Amino acid sequence: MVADEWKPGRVVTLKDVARHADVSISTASRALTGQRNVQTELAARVWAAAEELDYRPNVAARGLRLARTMTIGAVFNRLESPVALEVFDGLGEAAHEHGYSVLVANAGGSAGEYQVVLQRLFDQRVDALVLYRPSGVEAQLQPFHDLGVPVVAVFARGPGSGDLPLVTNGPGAAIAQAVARLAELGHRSLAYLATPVEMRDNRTTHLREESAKYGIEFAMHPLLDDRDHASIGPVVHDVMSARHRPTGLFIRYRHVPGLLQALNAGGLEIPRDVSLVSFGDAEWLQSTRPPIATINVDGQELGRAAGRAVVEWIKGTAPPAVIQPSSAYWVDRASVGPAPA
Amino acid sequence: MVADEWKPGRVVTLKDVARHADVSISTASRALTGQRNVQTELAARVWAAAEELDYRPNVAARGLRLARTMTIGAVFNRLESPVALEVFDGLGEAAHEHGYSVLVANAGGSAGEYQVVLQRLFDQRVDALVLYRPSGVEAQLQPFHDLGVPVVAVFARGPGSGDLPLVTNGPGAAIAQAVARLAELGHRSLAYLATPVEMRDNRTTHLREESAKYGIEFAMHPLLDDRDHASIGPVVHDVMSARHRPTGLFIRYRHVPGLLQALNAGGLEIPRDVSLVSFGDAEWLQSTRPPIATINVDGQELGRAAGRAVVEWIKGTAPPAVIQPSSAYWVDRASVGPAPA
DNA sequence: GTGAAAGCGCTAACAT
DNA sequence: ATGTTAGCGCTTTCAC
Repeated sequence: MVADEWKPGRVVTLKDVARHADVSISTASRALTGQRNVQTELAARVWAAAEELDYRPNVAARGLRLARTMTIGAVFNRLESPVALEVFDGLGEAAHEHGYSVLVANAGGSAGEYQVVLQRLFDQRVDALVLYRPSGVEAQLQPFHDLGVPVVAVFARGPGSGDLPLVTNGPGAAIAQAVARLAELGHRSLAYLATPVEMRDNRTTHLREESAKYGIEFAMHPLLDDRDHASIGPVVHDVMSARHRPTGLFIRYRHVPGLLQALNAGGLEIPRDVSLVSFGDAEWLQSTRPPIATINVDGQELGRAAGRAVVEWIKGTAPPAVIQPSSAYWVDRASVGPAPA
Repeated sequence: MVADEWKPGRVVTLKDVARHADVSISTASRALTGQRNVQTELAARVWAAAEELDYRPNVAARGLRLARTMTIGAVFNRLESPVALEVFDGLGEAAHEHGYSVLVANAGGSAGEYQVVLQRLFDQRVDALVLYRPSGVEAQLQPFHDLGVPVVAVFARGPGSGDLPLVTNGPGAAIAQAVARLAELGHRSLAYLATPVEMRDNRTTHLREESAKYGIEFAMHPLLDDRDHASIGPVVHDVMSARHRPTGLFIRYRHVPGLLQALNAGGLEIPRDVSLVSFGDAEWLQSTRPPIATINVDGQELGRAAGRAVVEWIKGTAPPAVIQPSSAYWVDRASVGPAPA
C-alpha cells in the first residue's frame, strides 16, 4: 500500500487514516482511542493504517475538544538549587507517565514577572499548576481557581500562598538526628543563617525545638536576600565575633559557597572552629575539604508526588492539605566535629 | 456593566467578548489581533469588553487554526550541568520574549527514551525543537524534518546528529589563553580527561594545537561514561603514577568532584602537584580551596541565541550551519600554579 | 468596514 | 456497530 495522497509538508491526520482504512472518521477515532463499539476487524484495519501512515494524534486538537491540553505548568523561581532540579526531574517523570507534558517557566523573582509567567501558562490552558516554593501569589492564582485548575505548591509555600496543597517532606526527623549528633559532640550553641523568607520554614521550628531538648542555645541570623556572595560576609563576621559565638551553623545550600568564603576570610576552619550543616546536598559538597554534612531532601520524589497529585486532582480527587511522600534524611560528614573548647 | 452570563467554571471566550461589545465574533477577533479593517470606535468597545471580562485568548485554539502552537520543545539529556541550566534559562527568556512557551523534556540517556520524548513533543506539535548536546538522533528527527519543523543543536552535537544547525561558542581563544598561562608557568605536559564522546569536542583539537605551539606534550585519557565518582579513581591513579605524568589537567565540570576525591585519595595536592582547569564554571568552584580555574561558557547567551534562531527560522529565515553568539572565556584561579619540579 | 460561514483536528452525541 | 453532524475557540475567506 501507498500513502494515499501525501504532500511533503503536511502532517497525517485522522482523516487520512480513516480514508486509508476505508472507514469513517469517527470509527477511526473510536478504534484508536480503544472504545469497544467497533468491530475487531475494522479496528485492526484502522490500527494498521495508522501504523503505516505514522499517524500521531494532534494533542492540541484533541485538547481543544476535550478541554484538556495534557500539559502541566511548572513555575520555578529559578532552577538554581539542586532540589529544584530534582523536583523538576521527578515532576517530568510522573507527568510523562500519565501522558502529560510539562510547560516550565522561570519567574526571575519580581511579582510582576510571576504574573506574566502565570498568564502565559493560563493562555496555554494548562491542566494543572505546580509551583516551586511560591510566595505571595495568592491573588494571581484567582483565574486558575475560577476555572477549577488544580494548583499545588511544592517543597514549601511562603506567606500569601493561600491554602495551596503542599507537597513537602518532614524535615523533623533529620533535624533531630543532626542536633542530636551536635549535642553528642558537645555543642552548646547553634545558629541558623537564613534570609527572612527562609526563616518561616518549619525547619526553624524544628531546630528550635530540638535544640531546646538538649538545653542548647539556638539563634537565627538574618541574611540579605541577595545573590551576591559577598553580602554574607558581614553577617558571618558579626555572628562569629560575638562573645557567645555559635559552634554549629545551619545554612541553606545556596549560601554555602559564600559562607565558606566568609569563614575562610575570617581565618576560621571547619570543623575546628565551627561545625557546618547544609540544608540541601550536591555532589561537590562531598569533595570539599572537609566534606559538608547535609540535611537532604529527595527532590525527585517530591516532584513525582506533586505530579501524581495534580494528575489525580485533574481526574477528580483533590489532595489533602499536605502531602508528605518522604522524609528528609541526615548525612553525617566531616564538617561536623567536636565543639571547640 | 456586568459580565453577561458568567458561569463559575467557564472560561471567557472570544464569543463572550463579542457579545459583550455587541459586535460579531469576527470583528472582535480583528480588533484584538490589531487588524486595520475595523472602526476605531468598535475596536475600542471590543478592547474594553475584553478588559472587563478578563479575556485571555486560548493559545491552543488559535494554534489549531494557525497550525502553530507557540511552543518550543527543548530536550536535555538531564539538566545537570550548570551550562545546561543556563541554556535553559536563556532559551526560556528568548522564547517568552517572542510569545513562545517552552515544553521541556529530559531524556535520561537511552536512545529509546529519547525517541519517546521526541514523540511526545511531536504529538504536541511544537513549532521548533532545541536539542542540548544531541547525539545519534538523526533518524528520530525525520518526522520533524518532514514537517519542516526547525531543529537546532545547542552547545555541541555528537555523531549522528546530521547537519543540525549548531549554536555554540568558540572555545579556541579561551583555550589558547589557558595553555599560554600554563606554558608560562613552566608546564610541559598536559592531559585532557574525558569520556570517549566528549573527546570528539573541538576542545580536543584546540588543546592539541595550542599545546603544540609551545612544544608541550598533550595526551587524552578516556574516562568511563559513568555517573559514579569512584570510577574516575583508577584512571587518575594510572595517569598520575606514570613516569611522565602530566602537570596540568583539563576536565569537564561534571567530573571535577570525582577528580578532586581521586587526587585527594592519592595524596596529590592542587596546584602543588598538579594544576587543574575545569571546562565549565559553577559557584562552588570559587569556594573550594584552592578555587578552580575554568574555561567558561555563557550558557544563557547560548540559550538566547538558540531561541532567537528557531523563532527566526519559524518566520522563514533558516540559520547558518553554525551560530556563535559569544566566546568562551578563561578564568584564571589558584588551581593553576607553577609546574612542579 | 462588517457579519456569516467555513474549517483547523479531533471527539461525542445523535442518528441509523 | 457504523456514519453523519455538531462543535471545542479561534482566524479568515467570502459576501455584502
